Amino acid sequence: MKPTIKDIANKAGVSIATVSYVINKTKPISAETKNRVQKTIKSLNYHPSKSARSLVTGKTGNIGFILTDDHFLRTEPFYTRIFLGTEFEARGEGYYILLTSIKPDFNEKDSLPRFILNKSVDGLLIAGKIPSILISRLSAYNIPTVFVDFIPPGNNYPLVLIDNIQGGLLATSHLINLGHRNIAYISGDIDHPSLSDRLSGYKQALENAKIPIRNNLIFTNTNYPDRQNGFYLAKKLFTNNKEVTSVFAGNDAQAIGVMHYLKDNGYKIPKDVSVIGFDDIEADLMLDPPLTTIRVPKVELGVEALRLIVNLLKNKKSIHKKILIPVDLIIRNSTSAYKPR
Amino acid sequence: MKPTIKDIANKAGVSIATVSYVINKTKPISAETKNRVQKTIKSLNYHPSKSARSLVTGKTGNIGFILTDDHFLRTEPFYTRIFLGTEFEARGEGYYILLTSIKPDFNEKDSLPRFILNKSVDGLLIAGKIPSILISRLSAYNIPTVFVDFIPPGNNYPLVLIDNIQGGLLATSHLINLGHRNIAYISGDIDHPSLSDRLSGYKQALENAKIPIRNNLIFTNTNYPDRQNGFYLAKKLFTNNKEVTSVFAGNDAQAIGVMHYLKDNGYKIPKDVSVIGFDDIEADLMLDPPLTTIRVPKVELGVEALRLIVNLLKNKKSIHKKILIPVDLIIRNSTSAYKPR
DNA sequence: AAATTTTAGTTAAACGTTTAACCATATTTA
DNA sequence: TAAATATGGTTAAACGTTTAACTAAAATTT
Repeated sequence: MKPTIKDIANKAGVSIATVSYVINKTKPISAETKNRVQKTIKSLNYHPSKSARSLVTGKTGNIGFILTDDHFLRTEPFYTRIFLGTEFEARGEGYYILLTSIKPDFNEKDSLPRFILNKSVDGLLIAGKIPSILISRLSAYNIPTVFVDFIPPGNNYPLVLIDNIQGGLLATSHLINLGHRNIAYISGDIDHPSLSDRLSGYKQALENAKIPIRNNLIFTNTNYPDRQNGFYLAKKLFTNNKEVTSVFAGNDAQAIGVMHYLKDNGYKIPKDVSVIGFDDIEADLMLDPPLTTIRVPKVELGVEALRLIVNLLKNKKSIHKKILIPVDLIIRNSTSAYKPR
Repeated sequence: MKPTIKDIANKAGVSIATVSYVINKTKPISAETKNRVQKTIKSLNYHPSKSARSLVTGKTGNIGFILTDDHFLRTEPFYTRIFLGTEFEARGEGYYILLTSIKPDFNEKDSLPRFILNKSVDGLLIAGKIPSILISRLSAYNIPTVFVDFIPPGNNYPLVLIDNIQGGLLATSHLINLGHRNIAYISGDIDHPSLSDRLSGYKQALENAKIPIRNNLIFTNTNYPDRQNGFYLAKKLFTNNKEVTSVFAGNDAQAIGVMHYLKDNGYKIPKDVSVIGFDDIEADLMLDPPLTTIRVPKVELGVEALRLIVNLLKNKKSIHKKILIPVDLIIRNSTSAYKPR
């Protein structure tokens, strides 16, 4: 039978309280007995019962992870990686992650994730854009919550975000350093904070380098930021601006679209036009040429989110913290030094 | 404060035992009191404490889900979908899924998933190919286990599998029905039961149609079954066999490689050569022409797996069951009727 | 040396359920 | 009509922890 704390206490010749204190380091115990107890625990392969523990402490030891179906099922395993980061970190902290997905069109009538209703989680991680109706319905439950890669309306929650501005800066500066001056920014979904922040980084880099910002080199719309939109925006860009020598696309998918357009129209990459993306998706390495981009450390995003929520749970204080995860420039072959044509 | 069973009992004017019996339907209670209790539960928004329940029943209400990192992070969300199926079904059954991934090279020294060590799961779902060392180490714990999309060595576990033979049969018959006679099968990783089963289906279809099986139309190796290998095998196939009019590839990735080869070499698809794949991955629809393939109902795989494990847990009997999930033929534009060249 | 504090431990209650054993009362059977 | 059996409920123990309150012995302070 599974050993209980009682078995340990008996075998070690102490009370069960002492065993508990040893396990939880919650009271000073003499080195001698501590050792004896620990040996006994090892020898019987004892693991405390989680349910007994939760029952008395009122803590479940679980953290809920919510994201929308479509985010979870995306071809590019972005949120999957974030989840992996949280799961990994949770192992060390002794928490379990309860993952559930909701419909992207979650509404009034849909029932909340059952771990909310059951009170089976101590805290909540919410990844990616989710319907605000969910957020408002959730708020009634007063569960400590951390948002990952999404700024909820009202913005009074702790957050873990990608440093998109820094990324935009990094990407654009890379092109500037290569000697480019006619640098375009293209992106759809420009209402999304991530994409508009990247644009801010772009502008900042130009300012830093004292290169005038030219609005005719900035092509944005609110379309879904995929390859197709990249292609579409590249077309608009290049039919009006022959002089452009480099393009910073709001994300890799659109960068691929841009490359597609350029190839179709006889431009050589990077000889004629340099292209840089953002995200570092898996497809990048398959491209010809491989795409220079900004790497987003997804696993780390998850790790940080878990640390933050655990911190929140331990210190009870509703730290109103905002963690920005730095990104890296990954130089591959789609960018090269400017050469006059 | 969170209401307890006691609050319900008090408010409804019965004992806590009665409340418990009503909730669990484990003893006959008069319609009248039953109603009163249920009303009270609703009105106080009462949910039984999971930990208290586990403590006394010895059941955790959790099911572990194990897969390797690389499977979880695959670009094609195959296992992610399976997981979603289990999670979805688990909601209905009142179980929680604890997902954890292990390294593909899991070995003696790696520690087992902590939900095993902690005994925090009642049952186990294992998806995809995993190291046999894990299986043997797991067996010591005697946890009811169901394997999904993988036949463990020894094969004495309940399984939920894709009906690959039927799929192979379906794919090949489709080509036969279109009038093709020179039908090739190509695939890497031929040691993998899924891929070899598909080959069996292929052969069976030919036999059924009384078309001789010709080994020079079957090109297999043990390479990783990706696009590149599809391209490679197509090259070998077509340099030796000009008369081939249709190709059944062991999976969609390789089918894409085949299409790539054909296009590069001036074959028109499907006019000159019909191509059919297997899996129905997301990329298929993006192709030109869209790929005819065999759809694998991934979510359903997960649903069935969960049902099976729950059954196992309820009936205690180690049902040695093997569930085959049927697949569907999805006809798109990469296959067409045979026309003599 | 007496009084106080510290240290290292024990005792026992509490957490919120399930469930075996029990007990009335009403119903059926002999 | 008395005895046996259903019916619908109650009581209380048990599950395995944590932790407040307590105690005895040792160390420190006065």
